[in-house]
Amino acid sequence: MPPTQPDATRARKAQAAEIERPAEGTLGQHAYDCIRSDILRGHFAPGSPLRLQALKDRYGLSFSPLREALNRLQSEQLVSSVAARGFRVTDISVAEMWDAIETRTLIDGEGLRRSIQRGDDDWEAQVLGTFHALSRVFERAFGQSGPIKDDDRDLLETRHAAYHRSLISASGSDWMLRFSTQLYQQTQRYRWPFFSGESGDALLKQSYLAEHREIAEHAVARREDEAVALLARSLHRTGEVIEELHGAAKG
Amino acid sequence: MPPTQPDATRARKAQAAEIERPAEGTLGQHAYDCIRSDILRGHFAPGSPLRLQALKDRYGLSFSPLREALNRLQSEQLVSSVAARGFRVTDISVAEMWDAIETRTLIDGEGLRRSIQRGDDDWEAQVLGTFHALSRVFERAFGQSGPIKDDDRDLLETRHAAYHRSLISASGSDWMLRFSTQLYQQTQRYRWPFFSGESGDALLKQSYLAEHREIAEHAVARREDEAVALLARSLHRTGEVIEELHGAAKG
DNA sequence: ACCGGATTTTCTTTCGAAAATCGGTGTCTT
DNA sequence: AAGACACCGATTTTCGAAAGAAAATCCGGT
Repeated sequence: MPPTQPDATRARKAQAAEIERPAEGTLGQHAYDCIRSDILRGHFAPGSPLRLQALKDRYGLSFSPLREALNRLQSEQLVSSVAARGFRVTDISVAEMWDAIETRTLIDGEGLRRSIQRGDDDWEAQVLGTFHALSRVFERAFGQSGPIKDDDRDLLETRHAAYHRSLISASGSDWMLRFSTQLYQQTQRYRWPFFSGESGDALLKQSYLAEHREIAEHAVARREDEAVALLARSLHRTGEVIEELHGAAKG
Repeated sequence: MPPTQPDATRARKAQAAEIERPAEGTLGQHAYDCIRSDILRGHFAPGSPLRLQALKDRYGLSFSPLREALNRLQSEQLVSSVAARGFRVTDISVAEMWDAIETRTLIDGEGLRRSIQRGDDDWEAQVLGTFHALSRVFERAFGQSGPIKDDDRDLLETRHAAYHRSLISASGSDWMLRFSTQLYQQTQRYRWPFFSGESGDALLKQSYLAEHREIAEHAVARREDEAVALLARSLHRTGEVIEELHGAAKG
């Protein structure tokens, strides 16, 4: 995509005032990206209120673009709002997680099936390519001991998302892609502590990567049922791991 | 739900100024409801731009609540926006319609399956009840000759939505319900001219009602496969009718 | 001490106007 | 005459402050 070479004014302002990077089209879009990212990576905890003043201070924006962003996020179930009491980060719960995971199993399963039926060379290349990229950052992130680095974690999440998207990218259905993305986003909130774990259970992480490889290989080999079944199992296992972690953290 | 006995101020204002009915929580919510309704029933044609000034005049609101509503509707794919050129009603196309219908077939199919497995007496009662209500207004609306009355059309649409929602209401999945609603909304935009037709093809409409009855009966009798297959066929047939009408209207 | 009810405080929500942007139009240069 | 550039009008986008609610606090009466 073109760089969208936007506005000289904002560039000037950024130089003059702060070195933030409002490289998007509108401030509203910028606010949307920032808040969304901060929610997904847990900077704003689930259930915590999103005070306008606090957001204004944090991002250096005015009410209007913030409100704009919050309303869009509300329709995506990342924030919820009550009458005249403002916005808060949508809560999470084990039941909600399972709902999201099972629904995603349905959508991604069908999406993968269709991709396998309709995907061309480019699709195969994309699946294998995104898996390769994922595995590389996976090794780098968990290969070394100690806590995972923030940059690695971001990249890991980005490539994990890209991989899963590629699996269903040839399905031909925009709605499925959209829903899948939304559900992925939702489960990402639960998965985050998993990725940030102390790499204690590297074994499990290893099998996680192996699963992803198998899915990719079945997919490009057009083994529909195997790929779909394996994807479903993988998603389900993720749910179980999360449930365990949550139980350990809260119980 | 409680009446949400809101604000004396707005009531005062309504008395003093105009007899509009802002009976919702916030003006933003009111704007959302109004615009959404106007889009769904075709007052704003697909693809047409939504100028803020025009909306302001039409609803007597200020920019902020309108913008709020438009942003939410954007996340629901009812309106789309370009950089700094404002909002417009999301376009429709035959391909998009089929995508929406097929995706809904997937979601509603699984939702119905689960409802049949898990639904209790209340669910059965709801399915039969909403169908009965639908059939009544159906007869009233199409029984008489001439064009359908606006009130009847609204009620028909409301009850049709309630019927379809009841089918999957016992699925236990909020995400499926949410997605189904969103897709239903989408297809409603295509279906509208169908319902407003001159009742020329009453025969087809009759079979449409019969299909719905059969689905309800199979559902409460817990005949899973039959109910799901029939629902899928019904959705598909709707698509074909719409495609035909669109071809006739535009081709 | 303790419970209603008014008041202050802290938010959100809404407004109206200012700032910025886009598309088009006319003019000037090559 | 063709292309580029700068202005103009119409719209969107953003701002800061006023207006409106909910929560918190404070006060007199029992």
